[in-house]
Amino acid sequence: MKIGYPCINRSIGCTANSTFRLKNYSESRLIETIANNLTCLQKILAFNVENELYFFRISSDIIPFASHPLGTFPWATHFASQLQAIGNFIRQHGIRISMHPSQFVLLNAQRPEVVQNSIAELAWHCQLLDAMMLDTTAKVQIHVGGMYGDKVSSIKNFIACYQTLADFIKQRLVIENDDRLFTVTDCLAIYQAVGIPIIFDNLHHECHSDGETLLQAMHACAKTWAQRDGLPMVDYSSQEPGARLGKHAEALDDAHFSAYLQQTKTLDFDIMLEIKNKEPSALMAIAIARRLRAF
DNA sequence: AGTTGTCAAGCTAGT
DNA sequence: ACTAGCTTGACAACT
Repeated sequence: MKIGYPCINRSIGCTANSTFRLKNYSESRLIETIANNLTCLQKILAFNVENELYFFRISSDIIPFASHPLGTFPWATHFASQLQAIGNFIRQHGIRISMHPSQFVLLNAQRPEVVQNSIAELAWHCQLLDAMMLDTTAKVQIHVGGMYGDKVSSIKNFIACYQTLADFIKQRLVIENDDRLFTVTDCLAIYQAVGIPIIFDNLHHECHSDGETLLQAMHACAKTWAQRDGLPMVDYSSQEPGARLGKHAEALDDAHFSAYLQQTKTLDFDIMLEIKNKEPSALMAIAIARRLRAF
């Protein structure tokens, strides 16, 4: 079991997700920004290893405008050696990596250009992980997409689009149950058709499910991960008390997380903590996991 | 130095 | 008709 946090580190004063406004675009600005992001990513990963945080989500802002028509700069070759060095560090320390492209990635969109832009977005995420020479346990996670008033055909459209994807994308792509539209059951239907692994998100499941228990849903998702995909990944969060349903907690809820680990102790998986305050919660989670599990 | 409107991209549900 | 929210606030123009 590896535990980690997404995208942003608040401890070391270095962000791997700097970007800038499109109207200020220049190639030199792009190179400068990517160089800074990669340097900070290295520092964050080093911090994580020191703190036994072996799971990290790399921000989609690490390469600004990567799928924009303007973004023709060959960053993968320009930064090849640095990307390889980061990849070496990741492999050497057994760090698990994920990425989560934004809400604009909709493989089942009705407008063809939205689908094309989505595929281009997935492609660069996978190229980044490829440039780091990471194996297929490094994943790119998305939601199923929009519903467009008809769940059955929106799922069909997802499947049809998935089948057209190049292998270098397919081998990294995973889907996550969301909190309003597509449940674990819906994701499982897609898995049955095309074999795509499912990332289980417990808070989304609490908001929107078809009545399965946490453990039932998690077992079902865990089975969708093949050997080549590595240990199942999950997103974990809890409800922020008093806030809108589905709002991620500001800090880790010890009792909720302990109960979660207890309920799921028949399974092994890597946990991405979607908790707002980042590292403090991640460190707390490690202490709790050490108390409750062989870790 | 501090504040605040805005940022490439889509969709849904709630107001 | 408008907007918050989404994996994550940060940028940049203003006072």
